[in-house]
Amino acid sequence: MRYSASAGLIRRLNRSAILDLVREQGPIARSAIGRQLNISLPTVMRIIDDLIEVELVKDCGDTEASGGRPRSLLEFNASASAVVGIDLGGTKMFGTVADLGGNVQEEVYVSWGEDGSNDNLKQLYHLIDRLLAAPRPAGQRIRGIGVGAPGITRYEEGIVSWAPSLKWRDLPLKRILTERYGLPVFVENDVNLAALGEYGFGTAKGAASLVCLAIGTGIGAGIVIDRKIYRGHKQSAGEIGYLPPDVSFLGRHYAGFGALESIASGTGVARRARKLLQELELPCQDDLSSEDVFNAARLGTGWATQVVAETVDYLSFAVAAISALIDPEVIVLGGGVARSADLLIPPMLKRLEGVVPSLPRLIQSTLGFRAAVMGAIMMVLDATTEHVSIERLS
Amino acid sequence: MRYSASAGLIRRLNRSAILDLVREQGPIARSAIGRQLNISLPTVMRIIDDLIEVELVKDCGDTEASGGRPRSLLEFNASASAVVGIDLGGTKMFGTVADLGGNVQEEVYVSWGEDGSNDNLKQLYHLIDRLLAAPRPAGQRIRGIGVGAPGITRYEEGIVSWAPSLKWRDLPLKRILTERYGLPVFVENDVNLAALGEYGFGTAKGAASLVCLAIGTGIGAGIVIDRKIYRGHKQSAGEIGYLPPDVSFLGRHYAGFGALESIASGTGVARRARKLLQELELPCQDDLSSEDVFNAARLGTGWATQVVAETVDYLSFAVAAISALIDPEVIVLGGGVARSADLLIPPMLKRLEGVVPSLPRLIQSTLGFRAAVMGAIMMVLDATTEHVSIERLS
DNA sequence: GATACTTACTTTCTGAAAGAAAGTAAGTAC
DNA sequence: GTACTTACTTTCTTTCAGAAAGTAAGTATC
Repeated sequence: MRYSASAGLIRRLNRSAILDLVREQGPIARSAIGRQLNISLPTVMRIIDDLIEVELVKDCGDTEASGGRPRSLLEFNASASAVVGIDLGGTKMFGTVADLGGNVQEEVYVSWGEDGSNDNLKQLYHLIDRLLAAPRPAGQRIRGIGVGAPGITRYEEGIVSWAPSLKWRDLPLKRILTERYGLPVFVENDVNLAALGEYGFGTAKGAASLVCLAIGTGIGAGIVIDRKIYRGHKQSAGEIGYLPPDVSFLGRHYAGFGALESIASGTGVARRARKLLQELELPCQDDLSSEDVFNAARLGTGWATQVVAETVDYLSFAVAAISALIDPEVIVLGGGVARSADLLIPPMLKRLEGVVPSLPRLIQSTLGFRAAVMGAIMMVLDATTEHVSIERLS
Repeated sequence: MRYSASAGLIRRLNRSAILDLVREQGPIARSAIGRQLNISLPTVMRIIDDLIEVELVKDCGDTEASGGRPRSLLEFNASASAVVGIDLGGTKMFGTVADLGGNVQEEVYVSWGEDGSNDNLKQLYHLIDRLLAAPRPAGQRIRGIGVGAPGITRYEEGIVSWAPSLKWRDLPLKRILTERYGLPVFVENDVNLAALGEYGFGTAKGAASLVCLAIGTGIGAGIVIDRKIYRGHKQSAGEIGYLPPDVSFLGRHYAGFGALESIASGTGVARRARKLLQELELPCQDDLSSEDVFNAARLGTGWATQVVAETVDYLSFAVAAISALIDPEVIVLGGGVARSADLLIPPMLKRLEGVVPSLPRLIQSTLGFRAAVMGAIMMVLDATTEHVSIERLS
């Protein structure tokens, strides 16, 4: 898209840059902001006044001696407003109310159908109602609702195009929730949202580029480049679950579930384990989970070790593909399976050494199942502050 | 990187947008520019005056009746300046002088060592000298030199970090050539440059996102997103030659030549063909090339058909990886092997159907071996006009 | 062929923002 | 207590974009 610009843009540009700086490096003095961003002090002043007015920044009272007049320090006013973050999963819904600093104030976890209903939307209303009913610090307002949905979403329009597990197709979720709650609503793919959460609040906070490899029921990757979610031309960038693990997987149709994820996701790990147990004629529970497999491997159980070794191979393969094609600064392992990252990352690094020209930092998510709701905070913050940045000065 | 902005930026932003529009859609009237870009007419006027002054745009004299005062039409002044484009390959050097519209005025093709020298830099000087000595239309000036190098480059610094085939390591090519020729010089990876060429002058001109899969001596992918080369964190995005074709390729070291490219590049195709011929105990020339293999396959020769079918598999695999991870609008097949795209694309599409959630348009390069020098034009144009765009209005 | 209408520029003036420069505040060093 | 240093503040200028009104140069209609 080609955009033109007029005076207002430049203000938004500087406002965005200053807000980011205060958020990431605060407490910080006006003079330091000007120096770091190369913005004149009068401009910093005007923008800070504005940001204080809208309660995004506050004077934290402290000062810092510097041989002259002490600097008065400013910090991000995280607690002045909150975001409702919703992570819709295949089997459950998870929602939080958290302030802009990522401090969770209320947290609700519900399995689909727990209330006996099978109307997904109604259950979602109920979840949001509960979250909004929770007590909040005096004067704190809700900035908006951010929803992560498992499937293909269109951010601009706020539509869930296709979410098989919820049986939603072309659902205008943004419009529906905005009408019901009178709050700004933003809808994004769950894995993209998790990646944004990792960018904003995870160990890889502020990475120039980051891929969040989420391994749970399926496998997906969320891509954040230059602080922005990269969605691809048809909203399907990062659909690494569909990567064929080798050429023999070509020439077939994968509907709803991709080639790689049928093997290396949590579901895939469990399935492979059950199959191996049968082959070995060992007893096997019907509801054996990937977690069980990793636990067994931790105890050194032979069959489990073998399944984990294969999983390491397939995940290494995924990481190699991400590195070779996207070359991000960091790859974060998230999703349920990442809880066993201690069993995965060291052998993966070994398998990957020398395979790709540059291997990114590979780390385990510290946000865990909260990654997406943390991403919701970033999303709502950026959208409601009209975050802008410049693309290039080549 | 975080940039701040002041008044001048806004002018550059609008100037870039207007120049792009005139270049892509010209001849076009001032009023139409204003309408399309949402810029007021006075501003369009001022910027157009400026662009005419620096000879980037010209009044093409024509007018168009519209029921009122006829519009006077403007077009990109392609012939007013030229770019020296250099494509350094593993076995040869290719250079052109072309105007900003991509019209080639002089073209030189040299194999390394043709002059008996083995000083690569000296041979490059010689090539550029020859290009600069070629006659040019009166009044046409050279805007700059754009060089594509086979290896890892750092655009900002203009350094070739590592180009094994040229034995260059950390060569400050930009500085060297600027000093020698007194012209602006820009250095980029050859495949990235080819992708930019496809973006600017190929069939996929102006695509929102484009990956150029170059299959020659090796395999590499150049990525252009929103008109900009995507380089990755360590300049190794698109190094798809290192993608392991399956998990059995993990755990080994690939120095200088990746796993996939050892099989599916031009070199790889020839090697596989020779091996198969030996196995079949058929006669085999030592210098059998991939081109020979494709020609044999065209005649229906059994062994060649088999080698091509395998190649289709591996390239489909590469395309699947690109689609699943990057989801570009278009994938362009380039490099020497793409001359045989007619044998490759239809079966690849068949192999890929249903494998990835969204398959991009897959086309053959029409620029062929000129893609990189065309990219040099775009690179020099963008750099010397200080092209800027806005990243996001989320 | 004169009048009305339409569209495309042009000119003039206003307003938004950033920045330079000079002024003021509030400390430390001696 | 004086000099110096650093951090804001105020005032004024410059750079741009855009609104509005004016002019140019056609077509449509009678």
